Amino acid sequence: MSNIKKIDGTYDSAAETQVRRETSKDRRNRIYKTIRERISLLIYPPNSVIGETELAGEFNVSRTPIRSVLQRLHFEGLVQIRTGVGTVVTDVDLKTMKEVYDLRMSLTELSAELSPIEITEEHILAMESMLERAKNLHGRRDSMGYARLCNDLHEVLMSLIGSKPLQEISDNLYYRSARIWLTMLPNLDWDQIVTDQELETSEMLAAMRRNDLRGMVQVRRFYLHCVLTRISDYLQGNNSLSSRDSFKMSERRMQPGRD
Amino acid sequence: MSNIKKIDGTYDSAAETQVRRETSKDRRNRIYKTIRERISLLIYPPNSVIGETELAGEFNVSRTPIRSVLQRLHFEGLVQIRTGVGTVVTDVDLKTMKEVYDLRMSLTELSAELSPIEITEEHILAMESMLERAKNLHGRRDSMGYARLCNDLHEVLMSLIGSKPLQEISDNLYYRSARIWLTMLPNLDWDQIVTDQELETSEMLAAMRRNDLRGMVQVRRFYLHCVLTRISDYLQGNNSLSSRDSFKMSERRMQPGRD
DNA sequence: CTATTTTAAGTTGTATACAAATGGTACTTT
DNA sequence: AAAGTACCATTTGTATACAACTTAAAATAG
Repeated sequence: MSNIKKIDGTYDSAAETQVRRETSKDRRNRIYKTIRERISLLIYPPNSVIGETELAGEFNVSRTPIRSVLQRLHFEGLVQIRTGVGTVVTDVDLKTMKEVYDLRMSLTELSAELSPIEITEEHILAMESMLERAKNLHGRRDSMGYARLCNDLHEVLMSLIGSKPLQEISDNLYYRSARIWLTMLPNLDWDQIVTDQELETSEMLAAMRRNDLRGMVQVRRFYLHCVLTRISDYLQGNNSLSSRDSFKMSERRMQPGRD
Repeated sequence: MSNIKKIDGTYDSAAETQVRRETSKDRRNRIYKTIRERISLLIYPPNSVIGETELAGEFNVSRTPIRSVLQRLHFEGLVQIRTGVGTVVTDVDLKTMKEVYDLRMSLTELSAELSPIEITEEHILAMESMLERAKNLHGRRDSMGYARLCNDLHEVLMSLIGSKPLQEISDNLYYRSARIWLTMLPNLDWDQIVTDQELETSEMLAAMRRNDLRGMVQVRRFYLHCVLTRISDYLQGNNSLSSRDSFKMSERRMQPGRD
């Protein structure tokens, strides 16, 4: 028997938990997060089919654990499993999208009230990294970089939610709706979006530095409102006169200046 | 080929959708609701194991669809699947329970604001039925009857939530937490609980009759608050002096009278 | 040529045999 | 006697063959 990995849970060497063989549960979770990230980054765009056999081949497992993962994604509203057709990534209609964003706005405010978490230096450091990444997004249109930034920002904000049920719900709603925003990105003004993102992050950072959790969620709420407004404006404009320069969102400047 | 059931979806006779053979999806949904109800009624109490093979035998299917259902229940936080042990019904700790109830209280208020639904005569009729059932619960201690009433009341209130995402979340949180309240029932004053239920239903009915959705959710919110208070009081009392008569909740009378 | 039916390929859903893991029990060793 | 160890029954996890379903193309009847 080898001395580096043992089956019964005891370990001889000092490398304890790191060499532990991956559990079935861990493996499924890893596959789940991988596929969910691909959906959120539009690697699997809405209405695309992703097929169990294909995934099983890629992850070197049978269809069984893949099915488990896809069913979870189905319960969370990210895919739709159609018998005889395949597993297609969901495309959210405007009505549902508005409902989700309204809900997210309310839940964001709640997260500052229900068992809040104290802001630590690590949170601030993480947010500073976000701000840096936002600044670097100017110029070349990098949708995936923007998407990754949104995901990571979401993760930081999630870590500030003390209520675990609320945390799960917020996570679910984010992945359910955020990627639809990304699909509209190519039709919008890139530099303006990046500037907004930079401003939001900056204001959020300022709120964090004065330990103002409520201020943080207010910034977030306003940001969600902006996204929702832009989507509505874009869809209306696209249907009637398809003007592209009317999304200036000048109300944006009415935010209280930071620092 | 028979003229009563055809494969391609077209039907010759007048009996159209009723004779359609149960889909795999429908069957799984039926099994899901059955098991979920059993959990909510404490037929499967917390910490009990329910075993895939046993269920497969009962529903005359293989373990595969049963596993699908159990995994859904796992994602919803109702069961915990342990390899080599079995599928055990979750037991919620006090902290999580408080978080869920706080969240439910906030979401209840939200449901009156986010795309509300108009109250119809059917809703009122359903609620009158609830009131009747609540009155009939006096006397003999019928925990399961009470539990069924709670479930049905929840279903009516769910139908008044216009936002579908909010509806799903409310449903999830209800089944996640409500059954824990039932486990504490045997230690509490039965007649008082039934009286409270009757009062709540009655006040809710009054609010419905004056088409006051906000009033409805206020009543519901207060009811959730009462349950939460009782649980806290009971647990504290049980730990310190185990007095059983201090749960009078006289603030209950401070509610605005109906009619 | 058109409309209908048949066929075929590809997909998800199910059943089942086997692998892996857990927990208890009997046994062995110190 | 106590601690450890090997074993075994039971359970969930996986792989795989097959069934059911969907879609579109091809064959066929009009």
